Amino acid sequence: MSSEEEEKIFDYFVKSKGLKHSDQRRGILRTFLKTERHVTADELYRLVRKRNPAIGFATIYRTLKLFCECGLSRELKLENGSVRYEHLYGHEHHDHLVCVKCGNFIEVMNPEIEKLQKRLAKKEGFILQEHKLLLYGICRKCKS
Amino acid sequence: MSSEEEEKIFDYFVKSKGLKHSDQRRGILRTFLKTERHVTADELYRLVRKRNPAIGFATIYRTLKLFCECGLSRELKLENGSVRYEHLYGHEHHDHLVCVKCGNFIEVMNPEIEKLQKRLAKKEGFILQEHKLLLYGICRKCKS
DNA sequence: TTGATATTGATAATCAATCTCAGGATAATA
DNA sequence: TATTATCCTGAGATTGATTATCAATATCAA
Repeated sequence: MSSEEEEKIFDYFVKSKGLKHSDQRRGILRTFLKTERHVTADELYRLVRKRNPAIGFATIYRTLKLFCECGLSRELKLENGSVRYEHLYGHEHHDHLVCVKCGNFIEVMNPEIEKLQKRLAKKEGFILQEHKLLLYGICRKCKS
Repeated sequence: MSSEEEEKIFDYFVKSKGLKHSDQRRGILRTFLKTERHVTADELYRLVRKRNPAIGFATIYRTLKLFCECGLSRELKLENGSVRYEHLYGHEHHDHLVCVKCGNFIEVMNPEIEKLQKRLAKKEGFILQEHKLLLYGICRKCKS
């Protein structure tokens, strides 16, 4: 349950960019780190508001953007249009299995697929920068 | 250059759903079929307007949705937030290589990757319904 | 403590996409 | 062909998520 590492990363990022700390940012970071789920901006907003009812919506967005910039988080854009923020630190690269019924995620990883993707890109003369693989289906729980 | 097949599909779909034909729908379909590119709703709107300046924006959206419902087209949501419509009829399943510089697409397909995806989903107890793979990079032209 | 600068919350603005609605078009039927 | 129930249309309003703006406030190095 140590989020020290992440806080250090954010700390360093803020300083190196000439930004400043604030209670709001600390609060948002803490709440974000405590939540293991992939949250939407709105969900995080509601969570943070429990502790700090004065928080503004824009601040959530601004701060989430900072998290993405410093590598603590990443936007996950889903087919239904919603955007969720996932934790990146301490999580190796992975893809996602998304249940179309309950909306839950499973993080998956297959080096073989990664390798084939690189080969595919190379064959077409592309310099591959990143990729996005989403597998949609019905999860174990929902199918029973 | 025969789009008869597609027009028949749309015809059948319209009838089976108890919908009606209209000049607007015919015009939009023809323009859509003529364009081999992956268009945005806005691009299609401008194209259709050349022939029918009275066309409304909502009609484009409504009709594109119909194309998707009847299997003639599919929405492609990109990382930058834009949505493009690609042709489906006569195109087998494929994934996309997207150039981050010029925005061009290449359609790619690798049965091996597909197989591994299915295996991956199965291992997690998922019934795989569909997937989405986007490979972002710099294309041959743009890197030189 | 100061002062330059970043941050904040409230609100307005933006943007693509969708909804509404009154008038027009379509097509099955008589 | 006329009738008529229903669908379709364009214009403009609306939505919902995200950003931009701005005056007041907080931060922090000196």
